[in-house]
Amino acid sequence: MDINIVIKDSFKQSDLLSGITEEHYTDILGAGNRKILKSKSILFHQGDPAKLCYFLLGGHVKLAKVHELGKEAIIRYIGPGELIAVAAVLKEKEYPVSAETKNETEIVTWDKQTMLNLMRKYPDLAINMLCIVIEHMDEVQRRYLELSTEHVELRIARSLLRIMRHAKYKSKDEIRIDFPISRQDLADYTGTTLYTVSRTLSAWERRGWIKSRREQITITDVQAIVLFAEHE
Amino acid sequence: MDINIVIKDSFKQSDLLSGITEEHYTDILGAGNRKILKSKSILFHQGDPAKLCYFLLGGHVKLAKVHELGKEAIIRYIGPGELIAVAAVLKEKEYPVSAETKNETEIVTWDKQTMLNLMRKYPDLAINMLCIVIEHMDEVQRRYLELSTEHVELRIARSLLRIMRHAKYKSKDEIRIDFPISRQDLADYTGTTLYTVSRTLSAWERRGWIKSRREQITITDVQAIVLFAEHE
DNA sequence: CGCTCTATTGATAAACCTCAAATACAGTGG
DNA sequence: CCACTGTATTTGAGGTTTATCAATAGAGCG
Repeated sequence: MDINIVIKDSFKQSDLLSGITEEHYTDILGAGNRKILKSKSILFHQGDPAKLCYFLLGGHVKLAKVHELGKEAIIRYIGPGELIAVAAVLKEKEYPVSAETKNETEIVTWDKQTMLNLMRKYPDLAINMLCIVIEHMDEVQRRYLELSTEHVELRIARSLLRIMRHAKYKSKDEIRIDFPISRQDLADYTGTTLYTVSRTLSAWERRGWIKSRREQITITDVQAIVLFAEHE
Repeated sequence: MDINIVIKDSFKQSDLLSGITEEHYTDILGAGNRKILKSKSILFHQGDPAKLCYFLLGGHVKLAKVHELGKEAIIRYIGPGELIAVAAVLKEKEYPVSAETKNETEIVTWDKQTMLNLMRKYPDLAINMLCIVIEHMDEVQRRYLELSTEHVELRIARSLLRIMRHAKYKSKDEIRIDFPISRQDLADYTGTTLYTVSRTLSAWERRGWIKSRREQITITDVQAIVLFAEHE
């Protein structure tokens, strides 16, 4: 069962099922619907009534909070083994953000009732979920602090490292970000404009810190960027 | 029992105990330690190992994430009926933020074990907590978006309204913020400098939107500020 | 090979921060 | 009750960062 190995790894990575036995994986996942989505599919729009929550088996999803026409802030990139929108579903609220795939993406979905049943059957689920939400909370807060105190270049560096940590494809010394990401994406993630991102990345490319193609970024000198991010 | 009325109201306000009967209030609060703290007391520093979580009976607390020397971002102001730091305590992590009283403040504290016992005894506690955390998550995300897309004046307006909603003392048409708040505080909350806040508030005072004394702000024309915040 | 979308780069402008100095305010102790 | 001291606040001038606008180049796709 190839899939189950993936699943198990995903779960472990996400801490969602820590403390839950292996045989229950199948039960939990089996209770949901499995689907495959193409790149640039919309899982849900900000403001839609929250019906389903999503678990990623593979691929990447962009979670963004949208403002007036065009402007948006990317809250987080979601990778395999991560769960989206439990919160909203349980509270029967509207989705507070929009979610869009960046890749071909395989997902499992549950509706509220199923999720509640699962949580009752496996009580650790709720506690684990709480922990995950808290982890995310901490990250958003940290980013909030950075956004309000640090200059753009530094923020771009940190953003790159953060995204890298979530979605890296490592080979030799290079680390490639594992899904298509445009200048605009990075700008929305960092809280700046695509122009500034472009200028900054160009400079870094000249220094040999990164390589970039259209919608693709490869970090060639992590050390340099980390130093830059830490020291100044 | 005067205190119990306060407690009950606080809990209701916070949604922490929705679905839990009145007689349990006393049990839950009784399991913790009650204390009264003076203004400017530190509940905990960012980075300290999280030992206790706190529930406010009265007063106000500033939750801030601190950066290098002096710079900080205020995450939230906490009022009566709100809970702080459950997350960190349960996960046995370090506090991700600092907490400082702005007022004389009455609190109840629990340690991890007690909190866990309470959660096992009253299972709705965990779910309610999840909901509260989620609520906060949503607010931080919204503020993150604002910080990355909106200009300072607008952000100051929104900040004022947001703080007002949490800590208002209403009389006739005026609304006074219920605890001492400096320009620097508002700047840290908004992600700007005290100078810019000062200039902005001065302008608004000239227009008759607010009145201000040292560390005190009174909103005299809510309507105007709401319009300003919504329209542009 | 044209069409569309993304990225680059320069010039300009605006928003906002920084620094400096003056003023107001509250509490303290004589 | 008043001078004194330590903060908080105001305001101006100048500078920096970063956004905006505009124009061009490049990449991928049919």
